[in-house]
Amino acid sequence: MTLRLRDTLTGAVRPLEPLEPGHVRIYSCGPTVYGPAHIGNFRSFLFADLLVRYLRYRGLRVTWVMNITDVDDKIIRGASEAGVTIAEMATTWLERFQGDATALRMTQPDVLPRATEHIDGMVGLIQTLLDAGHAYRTDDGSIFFRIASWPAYGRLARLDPSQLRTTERVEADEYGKTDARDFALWKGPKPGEPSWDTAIGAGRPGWHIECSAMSMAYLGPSFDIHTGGVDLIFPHHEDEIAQSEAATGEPFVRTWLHCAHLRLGGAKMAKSVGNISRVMDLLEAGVSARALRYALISVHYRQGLEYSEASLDAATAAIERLDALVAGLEAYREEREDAVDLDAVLVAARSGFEAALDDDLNVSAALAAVFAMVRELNRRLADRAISTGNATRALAFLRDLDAVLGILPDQADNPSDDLPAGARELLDAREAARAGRDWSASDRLRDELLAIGVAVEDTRDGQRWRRLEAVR
RNA sequence: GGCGACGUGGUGAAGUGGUUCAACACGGAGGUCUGCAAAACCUCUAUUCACCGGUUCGAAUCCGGUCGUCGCCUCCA
Repeated sequence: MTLRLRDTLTGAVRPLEPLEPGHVRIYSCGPTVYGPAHIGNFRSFLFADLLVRYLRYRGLRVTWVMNITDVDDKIIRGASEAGVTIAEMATTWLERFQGDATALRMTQPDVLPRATEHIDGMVGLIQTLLDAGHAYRTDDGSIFFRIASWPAYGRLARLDPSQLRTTERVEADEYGKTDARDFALWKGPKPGEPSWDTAIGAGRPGWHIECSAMSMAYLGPSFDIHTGGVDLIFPHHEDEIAQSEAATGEPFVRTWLHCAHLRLGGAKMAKSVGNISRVMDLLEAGVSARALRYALISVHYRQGLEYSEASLDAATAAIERLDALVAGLEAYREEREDAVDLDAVLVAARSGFEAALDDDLNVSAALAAVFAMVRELNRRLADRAISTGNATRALAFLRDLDAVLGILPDQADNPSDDLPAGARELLDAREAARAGRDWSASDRLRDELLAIGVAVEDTRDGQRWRRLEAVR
């Protein structure tokens, strides 16, 4: 079985067959660094992360490129208001983005190219389009793509170009075009705006062309997978296809993957709606990063996802269930023969997990396979029906699957490093109190530990602790 | 107005013609274990899949209609 993915362009679910066998090239539309990304943005980044992690888990080589849009209207306006250069503004928010990404355990893309470092590539593409008659200049030095020259325009979004509404904003914004639906490849210079002097004249790049230029620079004229949120289908990705294929004459992307929106209060999470929630704000409010990651990835990527306190609470509880098992497996000691049938449990879990993810990344079904195994392992721990070696292997197996999910607690070399200040002393005191059967002292110390976020549980292997991933 | 997605229990959510088809998680009730807890385990928590009609031996699953929700139609992940 191989991974089958649903391509937005054709609507078909097809097996992934990389252009270069064994090597998958992926481009993801990344953040525009003019402010902090919200968790809706991160849903789409984490969906790409899950894809990349799964492909690597499956033994494929992956080259993952995620662009950084560091020049656009919002950045120019924001930098101007803050009295800094666009490069300074972009760097500030890029660092914030990377901090958020790290907190949410997003895999670091192999390349994070910045638009302003690829002006040459964009100019080259635009020149080619001009030479081929797919693009034209207007009086202000701008260059537009001529949609009428590209009959396939509208296929990705299933839009009929002749039906596109021409809004007032479009007409006002794009004055000078021969057709209101044409889109900007290059914007002529304006006072107060950054401008590059290039072979096609002075000015700055349009938004869409950067993704064509940067994907080609790192992945070639044709590559395997392009991801983004559904809101990028039109016009962004439609425009990318038109300008890329018109310039190279080759098919641009083999498989388009689009992630459905994250909703809050019933509406798409968007800055313009005002219903956004930011990663760092949530983390500072005490939300567990792992629970947030779980909440964002645990629903199929093409399914709309409503974010709420309740969804976060449920995610936190699920995470703690996993944590309790990990703590249980780590602490478990039983000198006995290995249980030979444990392998069957692990094999079943792996095959269920892989079959689910192979089916267009059905993560809900994959998690069901994991939790079925969790219950079985808990049962065997409770019955003391496996050996210490079995427990060690089961834990290693869980961590193997977690290479895809990224939701298990970190593997500390010395678990005590993870304890809050003073907790070690409280744990030692409690152990001593229990040895002396001083239950009131034992209970008091347990409460004190709980208050600093450490849950203590008594087992026949002695007292065992784990950090709580509580909300607030 | 055009195009598209979706509607499954208290909640989130798998399942897209029949062999457990109603997973899994959260929540709730009862029980076991425990010095007490916690965690864990066990039992229960949708004879039913928005509604109506149709196809079929058989439908949550296919077809038609109705209602509802959400998204896209040049800021957008």
